[in-house]
Amino acid sequence: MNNKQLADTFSLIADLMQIKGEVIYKILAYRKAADSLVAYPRSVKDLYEEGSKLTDIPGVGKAIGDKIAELLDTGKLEFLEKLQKEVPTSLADMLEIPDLGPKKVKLFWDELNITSIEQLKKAAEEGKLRDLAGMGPKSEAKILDGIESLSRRTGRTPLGVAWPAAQVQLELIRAVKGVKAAEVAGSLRRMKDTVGDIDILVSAVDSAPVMKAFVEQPTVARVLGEGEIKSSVEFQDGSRAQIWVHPPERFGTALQYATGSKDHNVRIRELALKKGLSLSDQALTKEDGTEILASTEEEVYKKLDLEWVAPEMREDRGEVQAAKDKKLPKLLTTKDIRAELHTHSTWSDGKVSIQQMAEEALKRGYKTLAITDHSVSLGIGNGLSVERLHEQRQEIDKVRKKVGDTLLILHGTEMEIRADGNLDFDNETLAWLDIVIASLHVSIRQPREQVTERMLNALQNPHVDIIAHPTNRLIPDREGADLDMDAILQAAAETDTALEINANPRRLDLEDIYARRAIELGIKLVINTDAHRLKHLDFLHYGVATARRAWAEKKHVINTWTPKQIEKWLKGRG
DNA sequence: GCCGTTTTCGGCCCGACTGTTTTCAGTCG
Repeated sequence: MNNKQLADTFSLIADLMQIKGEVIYKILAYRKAADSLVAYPRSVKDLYEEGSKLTDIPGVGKAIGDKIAELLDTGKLEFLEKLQKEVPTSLADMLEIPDLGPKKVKLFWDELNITSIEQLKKAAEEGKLRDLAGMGPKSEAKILDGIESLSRRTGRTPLGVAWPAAQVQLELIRAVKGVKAAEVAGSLRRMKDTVGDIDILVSAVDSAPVMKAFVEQPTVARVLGEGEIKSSVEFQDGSRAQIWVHPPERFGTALQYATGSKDHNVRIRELALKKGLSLSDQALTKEDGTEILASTEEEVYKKLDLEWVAPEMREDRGEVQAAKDKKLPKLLTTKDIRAELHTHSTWSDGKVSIQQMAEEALKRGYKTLAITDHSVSLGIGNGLSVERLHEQRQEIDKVRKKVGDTLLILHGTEMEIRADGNLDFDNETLAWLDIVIASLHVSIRQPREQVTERMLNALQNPHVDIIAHPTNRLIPDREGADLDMDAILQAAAETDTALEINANPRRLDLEDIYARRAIELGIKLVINTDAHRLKHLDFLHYGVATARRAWAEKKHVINTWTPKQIEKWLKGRG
């Protein structure tokens, strides 16, 4: 069992216990443990087999630790099996329906013996739900609506979809008369790779015109709620957004609150309480009831003697302690990036010429550009043979002459790691190239050991400088390869091979948690857009955000180097 | 069930909104 499967097991336990009506804090503990396992950068199975203490994992104590051990030893969990006998597992699926929680699920189960979404739908259509206690015609209709929206929804929205959509919302809201400020909040502001919905915080004295503009947009399919302070909508594409309006003098506390994460806010509030302050979205309130208002987030953190924490770091991964000690890292910014080391041209599957890419790189202020077209075995990407690589060198030399010394153009490759583990080019060719990126595109569903072995083989080659998008995942449709990340990271550290954070928002691979661990292990990171078109260079900020979520500073990222530094590193590597 | 820079016991966030009510329960974030 991997971390995700363990986490899913504990999520299921939490769901079933909640329907059963267990005390809420037990349920919260299981949910917390599940979240923690997903975010844990090491394989818990390996940890256990090494004999390390499972209770070192945040949110895992004796009881849950024992359950993890049982799952890893036997693949089963007696506790869960007993629970499933009491509460049918299919009830947990019903919790997915919006506006339907454990109490209602239990009610339908107790009163009408409903145990599946299909049965629930049938009962609602037949008007059997409306007469139950606390139910009525509207609630019944809402449930049918919810079941329908479940089929429309595709789960979490990829960052690359949500972020541009949010910019449209911000533009609309900021144009409303009386609006002092509007910002995204929630997981989108924290730049998580997927987001549940778009959260927007607005600073305005009068909320009515804002709410009106928000719910009356032509792209809104349904208004899910509309109030004075908060409204939420579902768009035609099934995605959702919600908006809060607060007076300017309370905007700081409100934005801090709405940005989360939940766990980060819990830590912050604990700290506030120790100082005799209760923190809410409204204010910091003293014990005597007087309010301290904050119009900016910086004031909120300052009042608590904390450094302001960048939203990308607010995941309760040690940032609150660091903010207390005034030891937060000085995070990387897009302005620090001066090199793009992974681009494609018309020589393979790119849409622009080398010349065009070079001109665009210069325009964007880059000092170094690597042209790294696909290699021969990636047929679908029109990969280059050794012969075509040599022809390409001639064109690169021409472009070099045209652009002069202002831009260092590196001739490289994005070389395929073949299904059998071999590399596409011989060492002689690799040594001749300026820069070598190796990546997996094919046969990524191989068993963990096999696919890991292929990657390790690439890492061991002294000519391979960078591993691109290590797992080859695509958000939201494709899971990445089942790599043994502990082994990969260790090999990258030993061979001084850089690991790429691919900035394409469908990739964001290396993931933040592994990037953080890579930094701790002294591995160099490189952030590349993998541009196939000029516009793809705009992806950079997504990659930088992912690096910031990994606490990356300028010094950890190769793209911040001067051409001289980059050349020196490459030359030292064979 | 987990956690601890005052705690190994006693906390663990809480308010907005909806739909049901006749002052509140359920859900959500």
